[in-house]
Order: sequence, then structure tokens, then C-alpha cells
Amino acid sequence: MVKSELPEALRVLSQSRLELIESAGYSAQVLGFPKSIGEIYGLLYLAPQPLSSPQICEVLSASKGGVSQGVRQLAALGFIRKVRVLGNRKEHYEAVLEIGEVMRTGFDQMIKARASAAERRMKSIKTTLKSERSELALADYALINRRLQRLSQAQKRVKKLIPLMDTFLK
Amino acid sequence: MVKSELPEALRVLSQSRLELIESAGYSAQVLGFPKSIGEIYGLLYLAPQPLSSPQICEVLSASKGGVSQGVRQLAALGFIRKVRVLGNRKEHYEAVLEIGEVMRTGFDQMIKARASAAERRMKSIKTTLKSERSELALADYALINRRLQRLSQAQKRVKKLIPLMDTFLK
DNA sequence: ATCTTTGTTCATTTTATTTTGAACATTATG
DNA sequence: CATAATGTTCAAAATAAAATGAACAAAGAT
Repeated sequence: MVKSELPEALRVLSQSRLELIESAGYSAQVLGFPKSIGEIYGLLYLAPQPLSSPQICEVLSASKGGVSQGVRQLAALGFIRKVRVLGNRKEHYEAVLEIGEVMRTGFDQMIKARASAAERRMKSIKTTLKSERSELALADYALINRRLQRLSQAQKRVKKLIPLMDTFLK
Repeated sequence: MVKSELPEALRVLSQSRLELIESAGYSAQVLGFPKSIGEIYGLLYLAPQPLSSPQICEVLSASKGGVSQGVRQLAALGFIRKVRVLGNRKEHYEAVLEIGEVMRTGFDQMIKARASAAERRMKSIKTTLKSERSELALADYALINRRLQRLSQAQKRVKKLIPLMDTFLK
């Protein structure tokens, strides 16, 4: 009854694997994700075969809970996929190697979501401004109005860019 | 001897100003900056005149230290500029209204810096891999090599995109 | 059916970041 | 030069985010 059956290549991590894992952790942070998520992806990216979460825990010496949440997020984002390994009941995970594709999609969605959130917020502020028009000095009202207009324009310009990015990021 | 001489429009913040300040704080967080920095910018963006840091402290009820650091960062990033107000010795600050421009520049620099950092890290990992070639199983070495190659390609593609963005972000 | 391994959730602990406030530095008047 | 209003820096406090691990759930093996 073997406990974890780690592939030979991962029994002890090579220096290059360690470096990539660290680097992936760093990249995750840059993108606003927890480091641990990047590390899981880094490990899977250089793994010779799909890994189960207990295996991931073992290699990264991370907790079950953390890995469970990490793989869920990674799968949701499309960075890894679940695979069924023959003769093995438990869930295994492998890295999606087309990382450029995945990031493009994710980036795109993120930008779109944020652009429309910003637009909504702007609309709300404009409404508020109108509703308090009578309480403000005329010049002050005009000032706020003018500046909000400017902001709107900037937002619109960003929004127009999105389809362009779609095209050119291929 | 008046203590702070706050412009009438800011004695008490209108609802629309409050909303914009909050919204700017949120945006700052999205971009990875402290909320307070966004709030300072938001305040200045709708201010009828340049403000001194004690004034900023008062309106946002924030601490001197925090505001001092905040305006320094904002100025360094180009989001605000120092202005000398006639008959007033202390430093004043006003928002740079061309926010799109500022962000484009900052974004661009950030991307460039990160792209070259990533490239450097990749190079380092490849060197490490070569140095441990003899310690690795042949198949394992080949696997790591192949995957790193893939990553490099993705990085290169991103790098090629940067000048394109320069052009199209106008 | 029971046991064992695996998986999930979530309160608690740990760690990292932000903010404050006090000590010290600076500068322009009076 | 002394004073009063600003500014700056940094250690400590407050806050926010991530990781752990324990309690519980699920599902295959015996």
C-alpha cells in the first residue's frame, strides 16, 4: 500500500523546476493572484504526468485546503485541466500548455468586466451629481460636470481599444 | 490667522465628490496601489483649485504621513503635479487631468519592465537546466527543455506586441 | 457495511500591507 | 534668530490577505 507514488522526476525537485516554480509564483503575484496558485501551475507545467492534489501538497509542502482551492481556481481560469488517470480513482491535474491563449482570454474578460464596471460607476456619479444640482454653486456644478465628462471620454477610448486588442493579440 | 482656508466647495464634500473619491480608491486597488492614493487623486481631480497636503489631510481625514507619501508617489507616477500658489509658501498639488495619457505611459513602462524581467528569469532557468543536465534522466531533461522553449515563445510573442500597443493606444 | 484515502469548507493563525502618529527636519516669515 | 506652520521618515498599530489544519463529506476498496 504505497502512500503517494510520486513520479521519480519529482521525488526531489531539480533546481530548474524550483526556479520555474518560484518564478511562476512571482508572476501570479504580479497578476494579483496568491503566490501559491502560481507555484501549483509551475509545478504542473514541468511535471512529467498529471498529478493528484495530495501529490501537489507533498511536493510543494502546502496544505490540503490551500491546494484544493488553488486547483479549483486554476481550473476555473483554464490554466489547468482535470484528467482521469487510468486505474486511479482520484482526480488528477495537468497544466494547459497553451498559456498565451489562456492568458489572452482571461485578460480580455477581465478588461471587459472592469471597463463595464467603471462605466456603471461613472453613470451613477453623474446621476448623483444631477440630483444635487440645486445644492451646489453654479460654478461648482459646472466644474464637476466638465471633469466627469473628461473621465467618461477617457473610459470610452479605453473601451474602443478592447476589440483591437482582441485582433492583435491573435 | 486662519488655520486651513479650505475652498468653500470642499468645506463639506458633495455626494458626487464622495462617490468619485471612493471610485478612484477602488480603481487604485485594482491597479495594485493603496486605496488612499486613489482617494487623494480623486479629491484633487474634482478640486476647484490646487490643495496643500494639510488640506488634503483635513478633507480626507487622513494622516500627515500617509498624505506625504501618497502625494510623492502620485507625483512620481505623473498623476499629479506640484504647483506654486501665489502668496502661499507651501506646496500645493493639482491633478493632471490627462489621465489617459498618464496611464498609457505608466502601463507601457510597466509592461516593458516586466517583460524584460521575465526574459531574464527565463534565461536564468535555462542556464540552470544546462548546468544540471548530467544529473537528470535524459527524458526528463528533454521534457523540461521542451516546455521551457514553449514558454519562451509565448514571452516573445508578448514582447512583439508592445510596440503595437504603443501605436494603437495613440 | 466499514475503513481508508481523498476532497471541501471554513474558522483560526500567520504573514504582508497600509495607515497612523510621534520624533525630527525644513522653511518662510515676523 | 525664533517661531509657527509644513514636510518627512519610520517604528508601531491597524487592517487585509493568504495559508493552515481540523471538522466534515464523498467515494472507492476490502
